Amino acid sequence: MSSPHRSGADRRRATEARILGSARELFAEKGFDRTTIRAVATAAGVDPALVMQYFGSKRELFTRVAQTLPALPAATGTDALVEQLLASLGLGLGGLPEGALAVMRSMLTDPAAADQVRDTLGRQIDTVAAALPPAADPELRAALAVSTLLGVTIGHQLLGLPPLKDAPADRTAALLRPALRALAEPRER
Amino acid sequence: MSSPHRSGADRRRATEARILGSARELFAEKGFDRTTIRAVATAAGVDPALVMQYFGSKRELFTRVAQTLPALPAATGTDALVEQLLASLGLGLGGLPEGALAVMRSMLTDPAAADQVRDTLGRQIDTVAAALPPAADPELRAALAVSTLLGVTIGHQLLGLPPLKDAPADRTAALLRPALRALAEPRER
DNA sequence: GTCTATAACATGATAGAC
DNA sequence: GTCTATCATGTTATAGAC
Repeated sequence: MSSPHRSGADRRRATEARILGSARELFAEKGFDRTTIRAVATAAGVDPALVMQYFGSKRELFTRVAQTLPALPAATGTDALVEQLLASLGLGLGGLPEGALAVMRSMLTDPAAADQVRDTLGRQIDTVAAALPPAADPELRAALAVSTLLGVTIGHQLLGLPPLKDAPADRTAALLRPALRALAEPRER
Repeated sequence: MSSPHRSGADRRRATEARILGSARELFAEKGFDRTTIRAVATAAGVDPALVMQYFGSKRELFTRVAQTLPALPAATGTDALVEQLLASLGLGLGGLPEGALAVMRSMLTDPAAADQVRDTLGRQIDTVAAALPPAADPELRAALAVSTLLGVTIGHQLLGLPPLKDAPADRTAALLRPALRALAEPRER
């Protein structure tokens, strides 16, 4: 813009973005512990010290990369709610941002990531519970619905379970729909 | 028994068992990477070198601790199958052996643990798919059922999601039953 | 047989030359 | 501003004293 020599700040922002990209990829693939500053730097084609210079610490770099899982907007009515849940699963089946994958990958071994996931899923559960038709134990129902989607997302994206990995997303959604409806509806059998 | 001096071999087996116990606990709580031989030794009240002497390497110690998740026996008929699945979840809600928790805790960041889980869940999926009433995509249905239980187990045991953590196991099972039936039955809605 | 001492290595972080 | 060199630490694993 008005800067006398544009290459300075522009270059900085460009390499910073390149570092963030490599970090996203590695954190998502290997988790927090097994991702090293050195590996990030090599992947980005820069010096390890530069990564520290830019982001201060490995933890801060992870924080910059970590994105909260997309929150579901409130929906009213069982049908709309179930479709909302399935849509959010659609994200979990390929469209999930890499930053969210990084947090999920690390959530079982890194307490900070676990806190973030607990927080995000807790919010989702509250949202779903509030949108559920009146019945016993709405929070527990909501928690089970969210946990179901969590399990499917893990099986698909993080573990690569054979039958899930290759199934088309709309087929998965179609099979899951009645199960989510059963969780949402009061009837028990 | 017929050993001339019993304190030798007996003591060895006793401390070996104590080390295995501490290792189980720590691996289950912190995962493979964050569990150190030193911490295991301290918890067991022995010298770190002794742990190496007995088990050879950290990986071998983990292998000794790691137990495959309990496999479900084959069941025929939707009802029996669903009850079987719920029973295996009952395990996932408190009765899971610590060795299985250790593998699950590490499965997202340690490739060896991931392989073991993929293998075990793959077998479970095949078993369930074979027991399912004839319908389209039995493997995918089975994979979704198993992933659901996986998600609930993770939410309960590994993440400690507030509403799941405190819910009584039979209540959880009752709410989950219709959802699993919906996955098992051919009808889509 | 058990443990002290240490080797051999990788990591996150820092200081200072260019 | 960028990178070379290094520090301090923590890890698994080993060798040798007691």
